[in-house]
Amino acid sequence: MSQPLTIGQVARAAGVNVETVRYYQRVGLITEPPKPPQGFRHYPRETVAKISFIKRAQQLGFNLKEIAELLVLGEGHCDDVRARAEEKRAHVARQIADLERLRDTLDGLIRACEGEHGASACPIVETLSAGADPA
Amino acid sequence: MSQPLTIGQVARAAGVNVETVRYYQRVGLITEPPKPPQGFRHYPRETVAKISFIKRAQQLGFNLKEIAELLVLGEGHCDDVRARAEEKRAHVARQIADLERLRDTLDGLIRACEGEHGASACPIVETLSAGADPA
DNA sequence: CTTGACACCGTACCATGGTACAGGGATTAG
DNA sequence: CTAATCCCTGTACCATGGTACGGTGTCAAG
Repeated sequence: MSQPLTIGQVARAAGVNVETVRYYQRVGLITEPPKPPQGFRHYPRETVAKISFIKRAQQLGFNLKEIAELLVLGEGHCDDVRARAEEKRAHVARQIADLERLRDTLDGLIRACEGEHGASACPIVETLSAGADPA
Repeated sequence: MSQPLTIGQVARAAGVNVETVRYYQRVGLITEPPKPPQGFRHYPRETVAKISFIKRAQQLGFNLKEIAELLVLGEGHCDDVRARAEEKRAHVARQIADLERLRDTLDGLIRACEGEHGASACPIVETLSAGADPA
């Protein structure tokens, strides 16, 4: 039931491109099995799980470098993994705050533009051109 | 009072690198003045304003391609500029919603990890490894 | 008139996360 | 047996927003 897979089967099972699997090998996220003298490389089922892990971690906003660290940490200390998650959470919270400020700034500009400004130049362009940091 | 500037003076005035000014010329965001037979190129003061515009628009989350469009639109129709700003606002709002979901997911994982889970594997690693889309 | 600081020009390189392609070898279905 | 479909390997390329570098020209001050 746990026969090894070819790279193409791994890729299909994980829902990624073969090229992506090779890329992950290149950057050291997954190990490339040795090439047998006969035929194609044999990939263990765990490779599929590992790629799925990578994809899910990407959805959580981790980049590949961070994921590589998670993969190492995950074999050992739960505390370290949690610490990374907390760092990431803080980072995400900062991003949200930044984007909310950005959204509010855009709101202000849009409202100014909708209001009365006669034949004069667009307030958005004015604001961006003139000075006074919009953010 | 409005003598032309050299590229280095433009760069310092706009708070960017000389290389960045050249880069903006390469990608067509600003025009390169003709090279006089004698001496260095003369940059009008407007170039500084344009680079400042670019930098401020970047802070609003526009990329250089979008900024190039804004620069063209800004010379004409206010409605078009406002439409871009509204698109951008919607995009930012989507980003915020995504990040909030991400933050909540991370919260859940961190809390699970802080709770009781004996000597068993880390819930974060488990969740990422096992399946069930965390998001 | 020499020296240091800038300008100019082309090109290459950085990170990020892959994608694409060329030119083979292996395998499997008909 | 042959053809289609994989695999393998290396290399180049994509977007994004610049940065770095080497060699040469120009200018201003001492």
